[in-house]
Amino acid sequence: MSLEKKVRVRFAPSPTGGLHLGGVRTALFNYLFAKHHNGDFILRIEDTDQTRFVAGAEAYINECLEWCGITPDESPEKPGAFGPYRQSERKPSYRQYAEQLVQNGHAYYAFDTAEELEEQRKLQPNFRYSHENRLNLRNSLSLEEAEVARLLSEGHPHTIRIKIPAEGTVSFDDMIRDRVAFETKLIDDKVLLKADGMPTYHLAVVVDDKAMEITHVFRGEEWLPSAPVHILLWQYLGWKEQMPQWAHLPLILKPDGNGKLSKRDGDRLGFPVYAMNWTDPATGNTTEGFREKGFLPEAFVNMLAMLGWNDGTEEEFFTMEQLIAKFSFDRISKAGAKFDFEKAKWFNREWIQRSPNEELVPQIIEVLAKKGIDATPAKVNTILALVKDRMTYSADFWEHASYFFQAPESLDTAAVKPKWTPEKTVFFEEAIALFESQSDWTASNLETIFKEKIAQSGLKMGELMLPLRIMLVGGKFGPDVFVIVETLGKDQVVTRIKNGLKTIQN
RNA sequence: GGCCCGUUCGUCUAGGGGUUAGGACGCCAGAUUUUCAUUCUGGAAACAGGGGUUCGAUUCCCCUACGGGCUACCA
Repeated sequence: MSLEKKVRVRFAPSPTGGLHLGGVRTALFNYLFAKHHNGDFILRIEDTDQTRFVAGAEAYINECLEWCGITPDESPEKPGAFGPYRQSERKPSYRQYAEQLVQNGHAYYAFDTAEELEEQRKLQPNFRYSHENRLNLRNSLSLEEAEVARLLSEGHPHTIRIKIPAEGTVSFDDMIRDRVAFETKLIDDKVLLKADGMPTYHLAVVVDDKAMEITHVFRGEEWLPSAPVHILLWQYLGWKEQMPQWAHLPLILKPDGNGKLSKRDGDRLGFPVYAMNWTDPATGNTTEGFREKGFLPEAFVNMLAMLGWNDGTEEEFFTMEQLIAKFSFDRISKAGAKFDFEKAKWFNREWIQRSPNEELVPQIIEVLAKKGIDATPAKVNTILALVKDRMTYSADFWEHASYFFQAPESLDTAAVKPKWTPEKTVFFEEAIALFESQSDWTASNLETIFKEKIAQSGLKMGELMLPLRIMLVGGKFGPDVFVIVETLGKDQVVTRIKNGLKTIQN
């Protein structure tokens, strides 16, 4: 595809809390599109409303994107020609454009208070601040010119609203859903500038996208109904030629029931919704993130990309580089996707299996450190090779391999105790001596000599292999028992059999 | 309520006027593994409904139903 000008896209999250799946996916699609076209991806912070701004959320967003490998070309930390990237820092310019619209007759001052509008909504079931009502309300269209001037000079609180035409249609070509049309008579006169002087999203996004020379806007489908307002604004401001192309992404839905996926669904269903742990400074509550759950960033990004996009083949595994190379917005599906945590887990499992051990070892060492265990990379590498195929998360390592680092705290004796006999005690006492005498401590030799001993004893193999396993690992699980014997080493094996014998005979 | 968007196995999806409607997750069964997993093989499982158009519709059009979003001085 050829584009006449350089692609420049932005991700504009509002720093009001954790970054959830939908947000990361929007960022990802913006990023993939930009990089596919060798364009710029910028991060614009949507701190419009001071009352909703949450401390630390901006740094959190940056960290999430960094973890995912979605790196902005320019950011608040490295402002370029198009900065600043925080909406709050651009505040002075918004009023000017709003006033300009009033001058041109595309907007007007509105003096109605929130209470008055509330009253109207009670009176009229389908109240809309639009062409059918605006002459009955208190604004610069309905009031005498002198009265408007007085209210303004006396500093009465007022908003600036866009004047949507009573007739006509606004239509545009969405990159994902083709032609979309709206009748202007059904659109509200949206507030552009609030009484506190701050712009609403509608004004801010248009002014900033123009200033930042944004060429393509990828955002969630929830923005589709306000697209006509934005398009009108681009027109009224005289920037029609520079208007970006629009793409409204399908939403990520709750796995059960109905509606958009929300943080509460994660709590309720027991899976993360945020990219990383998010601690709400107001309540102190922490919500677990995909990163802390043990997801690999590659798996997280891969999973997100496949939720609503595919490359047209049956391949499901993609690195970021491959996604960039293959990304195309016309392969984005139109319908919302229910989030399936089982599939997300499977992606992570597969990514763990496909990742070379060296890349996993540092993470595993961290996991062990939290358990107070100091392990060498070489040892972790050896053990990882044994348990890797049963891991879904990097944090799973402890669950599957703790017995390599410390003797099991308890033994599942129920499986062997009922059928225990004095002959078995004798057998294991002799086995201890046998193990102690071995100089060739390899799984294959150990297996040979142990099985020979079983044959000599006249006991059944199945009745001795399971007890050995349980004495070593604590239960009926784990890789090949002789590989465990070899890895554990002679001292540990002898000690554990001795202790096991005691426990079983109690 | 109004407006907008959407609808292929339970879920994510491929496909697209004539196909045994394909794959993946999950589920079930069998094989392998003297443990548990893994792995392998197999299986059940879908075109929302009704009208058109057409020789032929899951595919194109219309209607209905259902789902979702928006309808704030929130984004």
